[in-house]
Amino acid sequence: MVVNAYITNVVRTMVPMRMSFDERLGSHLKRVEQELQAAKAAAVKPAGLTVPQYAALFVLDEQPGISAAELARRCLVTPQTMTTILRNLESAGLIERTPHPLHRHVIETRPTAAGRKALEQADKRATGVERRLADAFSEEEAETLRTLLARVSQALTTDPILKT
Amino acid sequence: MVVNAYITNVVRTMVPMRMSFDERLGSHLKRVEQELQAAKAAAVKPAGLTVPQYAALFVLDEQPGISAAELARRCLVTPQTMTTILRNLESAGLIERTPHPLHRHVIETRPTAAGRKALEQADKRATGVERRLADAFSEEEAETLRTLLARVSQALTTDPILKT
DNA sequence: TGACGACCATCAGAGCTCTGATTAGTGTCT
DNA sequence: AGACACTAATCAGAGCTCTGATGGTCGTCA
Repeated sequence: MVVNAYITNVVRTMVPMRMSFDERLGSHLKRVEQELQAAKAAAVKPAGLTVPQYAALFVLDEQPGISAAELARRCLVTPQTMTTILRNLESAGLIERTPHPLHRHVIETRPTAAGRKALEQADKRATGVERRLADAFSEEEAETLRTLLARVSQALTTDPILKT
Repeated sequence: MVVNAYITNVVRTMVPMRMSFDERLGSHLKRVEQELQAAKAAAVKPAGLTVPQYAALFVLDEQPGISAAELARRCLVTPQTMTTILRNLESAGLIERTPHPLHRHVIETRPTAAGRKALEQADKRATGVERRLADAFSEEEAETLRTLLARVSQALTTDPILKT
């Protein structure tokens, strides 16, 4: 498939040359992230959780009573998205939400017993995925990968196109 | 925040130790992919496209008349997802779909003139993002990154947890 | 005290993504 | 011809994600 795209590009000399999928670092990143997402989803599913729900519960378990806005920041999603995730967690009885005693516009969220149980169950398998990932690399390789990913991040976030 | 998570884990000796976010290669991968996604979305937005729409148009422009199922495979999404994407592209007048002359159950999809124009406009800026990414790395570094990503992929797809 | 800015929560709407199920055409093998 | 397997397309339903908009609360500062 990659070869086909390449040939197609070379043959069609009348249109401007495009980058092939394989040339694009982004394609590789996307595919791998997609596979990771799928693996994690399969890992946490038996606990009745989705990956975002697992992430939220994970943070909530370490910082119970945190606000939804703060939780959203930690999970790298928007507050609106977190509202959606929390709604589903609450209707599943995995978290409970109560108004903050002092700041009435803040709602404290904490895992229920059922929530902690689901988290524990999911975490065992999710950690398994990460462990397996870590085991596939030497510490040096893992560090290289982290460094290169950080470079990608830096190249992206300093990209002036975002301000265009 | 990472430090806090670490301390929290160490202090709570009564519960099993969890992997911190920073230990998890998956977290780094996810964050970077998210940034990439955001950058690309910003790049193609002026053309009135979303990233999945851009990807679909990109493939369609090189292989006009392709089936939706084939298109889905190339774009790494399910056929159902591609149906959604195509519905939006069609109602925006960027593609047209006609029954295959021989195989009646297959529908041929091709970009319209407006679709090609949008693609061209989006591609210019999307390629800019990729180019900028590529420029941030030497060819050797890029190759290292690609290799390490492939290793991640391999570690994931051979993971027996997916069959558990 | 009152205005303003910062922040929290959430609704509305659009789009992507998945799993699961249905309908239908094609090709093969008995 | 009939049964079976494969593939294409698509509906249904659930969930995540974003942008944009609204309304409420808090703190600060004139």
